[in-house]
Amino acid sequence: MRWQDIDQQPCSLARTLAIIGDNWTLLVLRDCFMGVRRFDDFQQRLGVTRHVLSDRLRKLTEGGVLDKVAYQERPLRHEYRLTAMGKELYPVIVHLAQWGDKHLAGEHGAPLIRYHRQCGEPLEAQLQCSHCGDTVKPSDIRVEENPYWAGQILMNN
Amino acid sequence: MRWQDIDQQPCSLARTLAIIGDNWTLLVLRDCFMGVRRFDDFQQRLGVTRHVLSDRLRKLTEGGVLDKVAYQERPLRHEYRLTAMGKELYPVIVHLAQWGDKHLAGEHGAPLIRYHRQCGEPLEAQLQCSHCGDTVKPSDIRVEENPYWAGQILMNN
DNA sequence: CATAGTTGGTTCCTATTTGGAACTTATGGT
DNA sequence: ACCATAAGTTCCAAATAGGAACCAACTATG
Repeated sequence: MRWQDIDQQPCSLARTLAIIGDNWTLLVLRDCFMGVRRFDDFQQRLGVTRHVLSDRLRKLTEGGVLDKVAYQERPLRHEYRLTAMGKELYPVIVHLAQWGDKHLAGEHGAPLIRYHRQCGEPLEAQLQCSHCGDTVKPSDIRVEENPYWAGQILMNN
Repeated sequence: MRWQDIDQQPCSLARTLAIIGDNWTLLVLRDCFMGVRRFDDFQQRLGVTRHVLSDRLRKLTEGGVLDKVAYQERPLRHEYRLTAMGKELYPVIVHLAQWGDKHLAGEHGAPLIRYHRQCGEPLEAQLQCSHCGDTVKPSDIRVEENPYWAGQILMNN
């Protein structure tokens, strides 16, 4: 199977990765959440080549994660902004960064510290069930298969 | 900059992606969380070519996410298991899958449904501050720079 | 007016990585 | 002897990435 056909899978994670799972894409999103909007700013901050950046921004735009909007005419110039759908990826970014902070930081510590405004403490994010409000551990999650794909997704140990 | 040098960045997210940000790696992790442990099972479920899988499993093992353990001798056979560090990536997987469920599911709905055992409802995960227990919205997070890298990470609008 | 700068790309070429299939190694089963 | 299993490795063609230069449509400066 080719990576470019991965969006044909029923798996939601595979479909998500078809949009944001390419090598530089999550770093592009990191910068989006830091307020970067323009092509040259992305390029300088990431150090990625211009045609790869161009391709990733196009895929993110086609995937509905970014919106390409003109910020001036004459000459026509565009910038890239997170859509509402794109902003919903923030928890992914937070957990990835937090994992790196915890396990991969060097001697000088993490480069960015995120604080929870309400309580003022450095944020340690965890999963919460929006329905009952309880904290969710991995073992608290039970996975069931949609009958339509019965036997195709889960392991049959 | 080459992708293989991305682990030299101070950014925790970049360092995390150096380990798990490659094209097939997050799908390998998905399967790890579904209980897959053996090379041929990964290969058949993912459809990835064998040498790419071999490379990704090696990187995950070197990165401390997976542990390669012998499950039999004569002939010597190994399997790959999530380390404690690897299991901490579960929130990332949950949020990615949830985003796909919400935005990318086809007419038959999401292939897997995750339930919160405690309340029995389909899980809608959100961020929670482990310190105060409150739900965290993106706008509740304030980012500060580690003085050591002052001016190098954040945008100076 | 000529020249340089800005922004958001595209084009070119080479080097690396991927996809697909076959092959290997060590062993057990019939 | 022959086939099967598990976990890879090797080979080659095709696709993708890295690096640098180039381009288009303006604006600013001298």
